[in-house]
Amino acid sequence: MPESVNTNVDLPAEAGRRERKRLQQLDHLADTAWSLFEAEGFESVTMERIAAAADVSKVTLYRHFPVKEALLRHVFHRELGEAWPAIQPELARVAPGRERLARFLELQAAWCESRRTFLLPYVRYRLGDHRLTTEGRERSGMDRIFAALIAQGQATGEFRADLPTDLLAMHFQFAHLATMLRCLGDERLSLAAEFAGMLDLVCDGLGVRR
Amino acid sequence: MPESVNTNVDLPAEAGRRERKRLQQLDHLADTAWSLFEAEGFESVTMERIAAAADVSKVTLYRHFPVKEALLRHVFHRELGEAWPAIQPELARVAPGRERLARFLELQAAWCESRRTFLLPYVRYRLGDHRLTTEGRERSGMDRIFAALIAQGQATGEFRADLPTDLLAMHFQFAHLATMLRCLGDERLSLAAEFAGMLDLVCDGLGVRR
DNA sequence: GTTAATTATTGAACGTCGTTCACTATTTTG
DNA sequence: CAAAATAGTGAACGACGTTCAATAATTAAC
Repeated sequence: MPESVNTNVDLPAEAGRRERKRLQQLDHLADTAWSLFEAEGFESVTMERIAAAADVSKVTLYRHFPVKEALLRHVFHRELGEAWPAIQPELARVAPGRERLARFLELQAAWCESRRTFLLPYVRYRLGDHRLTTEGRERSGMDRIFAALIAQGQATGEFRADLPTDLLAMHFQFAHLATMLRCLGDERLSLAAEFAGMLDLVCDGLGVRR
Repeated sequence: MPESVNTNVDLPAEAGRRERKRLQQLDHLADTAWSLFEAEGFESVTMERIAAAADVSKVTLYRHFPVKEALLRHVFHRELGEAWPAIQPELARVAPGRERLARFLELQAAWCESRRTFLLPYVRYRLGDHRLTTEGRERSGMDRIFAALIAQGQATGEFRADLPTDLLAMHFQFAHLATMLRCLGDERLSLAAEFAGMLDLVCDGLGVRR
C-alpha cells in the first residue's frame, strides 16, 4: 500500500510582479545560455556572449547567476521539477527505503546519460558548493529528494535513525556525486551499474556483515 | 604483534640535476607562497605577487602550479611526508582495519585544526580534482594512505573484499572531504568527533545492522 | 666534444572572469 | 505621492590563466 512519497520539489508560491519578472528573467537567461552551450559547448561560451545573446548587461547576468555553472544548475533543477510528476508515481510502486532509492537512481542514470556532455562542470560545481554541507539553507532539488527517501527508510526501520537524516543525506549525496564524477571520467563505466554499486556500499558499509 | 604498516608515502628516487633543481624550485615557490598566505591570507595573495616574491616569471610559476590551490597541496603533502615517520609507529600500535583508521583520523583531526585557516580552499580544490576518481594516476598522499589502511582491513577480513580497494578508498576519501567541508563551515563542530561519526557511518553503512 | 633535442625561463600581450561604481528606471511600501 | 527597495546599465578595473617567440641550461647522440 504505497503511501504518498512527499518530497515537495518546489512550490512557486506566486508573489508580486517583481518576483514573477525575476523568475522569467532567470528562465530567459538559462534558456539563452543552454542553446549556446548546445551549439558550441559549455567551455567555449563566455558569460559576455550569454549576456549579449540574452540582450542583457553582463552585470545583470552576474546578478542572477554568479558563475556560469549556476546556469546549468538552473536548467537541470528545472528539468527535475518538470520530470518529478512522472517520477513520483514510479517511486511509489516500490517499497520505501533502499529499494525506492535504487529505483530513483535508475531513473537518474538514464537522465544523466542524456546530459552527459554538460554534467562534468555541473558536478564539479556542486562538489565545491558550500550548500552541500550547511544545514537549513536552500537545498538543491536532489538534496531534498535524497533526504526524503532516506527519511522514509528510517521510518520503516530499514535505515538507522541514530543519526540525523540530513547528515545521512549529505553523505549519500557526496557518494552520488563521486560516482558521477568517476563515470564521467571513464567512458567505459555504466552509470546505472555504478549507482547500484554505490547504493550497495553506502547501505551495507565498508565492514563485512556479521 | 603489529606488522609493518607499509604505506610508502613518497620516494624521491634521485634523478638527474634537472629533476633535482625542479624539486627545489617547487619547494622554493611553495615556501614563498606559504609565507605570503600566512601574512595576508590565502585569498588576498595573487599569483603575480607570489611570482614576484619568489623572483620568478608568472609563466614559470604557472608551469609548476597551474592554480593557486596547488601550492597549498604541495605544502600539505610535504608536511604529511615529514610527519609520516612519527605517524607510522603510532598506527602500528593498534589493530589494522577500522581501529587503525580511527587512530589515523584522530591524528589527522589535530593537524587539520592547526591548518584550519587554509583548509577550505584546499578541500574545495581537491573535491573538484579529477585525480580523486581516475585510477592509476598519481595519487595524493592521503589517497594512498587510505587505500593502504583499507587494504589492511580487507586482509584481516574486517572489511569487505568483494569490491576493489581503490573504489572503497575513493568513497572513503569523499566522505572524509565532505566531513572536513562540513566542519569548516560550522565552527561549533569538532573535527575529531565528526571524523569518528563519519567512520562509523562508512563502516556500518546506512542500513541497520541485522 | 661538438651537435642536436629537450626542457626551463622570460617578457609582453591577450581574452575572460567577476567586481565595483555611479546612475537611471521600475516596483513596492507607507 | 513620496520614500525605500530592487533591477538594470556602461565603463572601467584587477586578477586569472594562456599564448607566443625568443633565450638559456640540461641531457642525449654522434
